[in-house]
Amino acid sequence: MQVIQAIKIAAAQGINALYQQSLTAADISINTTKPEFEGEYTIVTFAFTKFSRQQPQETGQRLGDYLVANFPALVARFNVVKGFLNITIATDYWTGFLQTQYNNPRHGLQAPNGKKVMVEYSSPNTNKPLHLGHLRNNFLGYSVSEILKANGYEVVKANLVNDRGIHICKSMLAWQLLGNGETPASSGKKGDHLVGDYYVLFEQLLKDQASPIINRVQSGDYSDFQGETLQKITTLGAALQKPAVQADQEKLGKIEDEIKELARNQTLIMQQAKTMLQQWEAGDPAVHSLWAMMNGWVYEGFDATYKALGIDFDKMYYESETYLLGKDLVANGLDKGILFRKEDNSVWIDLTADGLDQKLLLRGDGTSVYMTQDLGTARLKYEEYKMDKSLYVVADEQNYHFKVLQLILQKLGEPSAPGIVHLSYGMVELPNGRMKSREGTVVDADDMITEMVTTAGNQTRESGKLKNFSEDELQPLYEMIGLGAMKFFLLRVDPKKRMVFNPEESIDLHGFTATFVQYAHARIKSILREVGAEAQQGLEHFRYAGELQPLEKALILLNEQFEVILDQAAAEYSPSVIASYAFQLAQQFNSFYGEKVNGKYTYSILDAESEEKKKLRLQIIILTANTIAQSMRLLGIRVPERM
RNA sequence: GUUCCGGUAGCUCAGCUGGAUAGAGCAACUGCCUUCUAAGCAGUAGGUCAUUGGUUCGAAUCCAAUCCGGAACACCA
Repeated sequence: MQVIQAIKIAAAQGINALYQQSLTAADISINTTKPEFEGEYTIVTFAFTKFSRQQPQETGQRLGDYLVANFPALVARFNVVKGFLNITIATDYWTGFLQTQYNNPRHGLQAPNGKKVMVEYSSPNTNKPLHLGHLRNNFLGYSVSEILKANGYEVVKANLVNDRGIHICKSMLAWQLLGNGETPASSGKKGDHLVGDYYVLFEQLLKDQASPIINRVQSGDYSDFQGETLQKITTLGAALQKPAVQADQEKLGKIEDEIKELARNQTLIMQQAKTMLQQWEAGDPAVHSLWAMMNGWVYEGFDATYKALGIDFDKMYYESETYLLGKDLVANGLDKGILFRKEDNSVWIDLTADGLDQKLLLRGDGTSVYMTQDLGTARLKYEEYKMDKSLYVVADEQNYHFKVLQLILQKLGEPSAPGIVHLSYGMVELPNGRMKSREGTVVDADDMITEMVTTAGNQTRESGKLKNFSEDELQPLYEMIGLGAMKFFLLRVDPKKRMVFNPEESIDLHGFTATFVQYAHARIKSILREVGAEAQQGLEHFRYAGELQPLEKALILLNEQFEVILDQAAAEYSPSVIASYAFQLAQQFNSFYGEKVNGKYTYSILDAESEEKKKLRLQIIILTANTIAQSMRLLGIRVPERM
C-alpha cells in the first residue's frame, strides 16, 4: 500500500472518531511537506474546522495525537503550523519498505486487473516515409501501452495502416510514368523513401500542369472548365476582382486556394490518378499488382524504421480491408430511424441537439466516407477483442471527428461506444512554425534517428570514458543514448500540448534529458560493480535500525512514490508524468551521490562509516537503479550498465 | 460565425481534482575533479502566473468577460 493512501485512511478514521463524521480517504487533502518544516507529508486541516468547531491548529493537534496513538507504525511524530499538520513517518516504515522492495523488479507495478484495452497508434499512410509528427505519435502510443500494462491492463497495440486511396495512386502513377522500373534493390533506396520520392514527383507534375490553368483563370480565361466547376470558378474569379476581397489578405488567400484546388483537379495527371483509384476499387489486376508491389516496398521501409525505434504492434489493420465496413451499421441506423436520407439519397445523422452539426455517413452514390469506415472499424475491433477501452492516438486536429465518432456509436447503441478514448496530442512544430511538405521543412524520421545516434556517438567519444569498451559495445550504446534522447524529448511534454521541436535543444544531452537519467543509472551500476556481488548477498535479510540521514530518506521516499506516479500516468495517459519523475529521481540520486563535507562523501557506499550504513545505502541505490530502469522502460528507453 | 485547446522566468516546460515563500532544464554568472563516472554537484540572478472582475479562511489552479495564439466545424482522409 502507498504511504499516502495509508495516511489518508488513518486520518479519515481519526476525524470520524474525533468528530463523529463519516469521511473516506478521498476526503483527506494531503501534500508533501515543504522542506523548511519537519515531516514528509502534510494534512491540510482547514476543511475540518467546519465540524470540529475549533481553530485549525487545535484540530491539527488533536488529529496528530490520534494518529501517533493509534498508528504508531506509520506516524512517529508531528507538528502543527496553522492549518497544516506535518507528519513524520516512522523510520521503520521506510526501512521496511526498503527491505521488501529494494530488489523487487515489479516494485510499484500492479497485478492484472482483468481489463483489456486496445491502443491504436502510428497509423501511417503508405505514400510517404515517417516524419517527426509520426515520432511523437509512435512514442506516445508505445509508452502509454506500456504504462497501461504496468497498471494491470491487458493491452493490444494496433496499427491501422492507410494503404489505399488517392495519395497512394499518386505515387503509383508517378512511378509508372517516370520510374523506369526503379526498385529499392536497383536504386539502393529504402522502400518508403523511394515511394515518397515519387509522391513528390507527382506533386511536381501536378504543379507544372496546374499553373498555366491558374494563370488563365487569373486573366479571366475559364476555358479549362465546364459545367458545375465552370460556375464555381466564374464566381471565384469574379470575387477575386472585388476591392473588398483584395483588401482582405485572409479572404484573398482563401479564394486563391480554392481556385488552386479546382485547377489542380482539372489537370490531366489528377484525372489519371482518379482513374487509377477507380481501377483499384474495381479490382483491376494490373493496378492491384503495382499497388501491392509498391506497398510492399513501403512496409519493408516502415519495418526497418519501427525496428530502429523499438516500436511494435500486436495487430495490424489495413484500410484496404476495412474501408468498406460500416455500411451495414448505417443501414441498421436507418431502419431504427436514428439516421435519415436526403433527397439526393445521401445518408446523414443529425447531431444538432448535442451541439454539433449534421454529419454525412454515405454519399448520394452510396459510397462511404471516412466516418463510415471508422464506425465499421470500431465494430470490427470490438468483435475481435471485446476490449473495455479503445484508445486512438491521433493528433488534436481530429478532436471533432472523434467526438462525433463516439456520439454516433453511442446513438447506434454500439457496445464499443463508452470505451472510446481519443488520446489527442498536440502537433509538433518547428521553431519557425508548422512543418510543411511544400516548403520542404518536414523532418524525416530516419534522418532524425541517424542524426541523434551520430550526435550521441560524437558526444560520447568527446567525454573520453570509453577506454574499457569494446568496438561492438559502442554502437548499441550510441543508439541507446541517441534514441533515448529523442524519445525523452518528445515524451517529456504533456501530450495534450502543442510542442516546439528545437533541433539544437533536442540533441543536448544535459539537464532534463534521457542522458541525465541514464547517467545516474550507469553511476549506480558502476558502484555496484565496485562493491562486488558478494557484498550484495543477503541484503533481503537486512533492515536498517538507526536513524536515516536526510538524503537517504528523501531517496527512499521518492522511490516509494513510483506507484502513485504510475497510477497518475495511466489515468492521464501521460508519459510526461513518468519522464518528470525519472528525472527527479536521477537528480535526487546525483545529490545523494555527490554531497561532500570536507572533501569526504557524506553518503559514501564503498567507504561507508559502518557496515549497516553500507547495507542500507546498497539497498537504496539498488532500488533507485531498478526504479529508474523501470520508469525508462515505460518510456521505451533503455538504460546502460556503464557509459 | 460557432465550438474546442493553449497563454507561468529571456527560451523550453512542470505545477492546474484550490493550501504554506510559484518550480525544473537551457542560456548568464560564482565555486567544486589526488578519494564510489564533472554527461555531475553546490550556489547567484531572473516572475504584475495574459488582463479584469467574481467565488472563499485561502486562487497560477474554480467561474465569467476581454485580449493574444492555435485548431476544428468538407459528399477530404
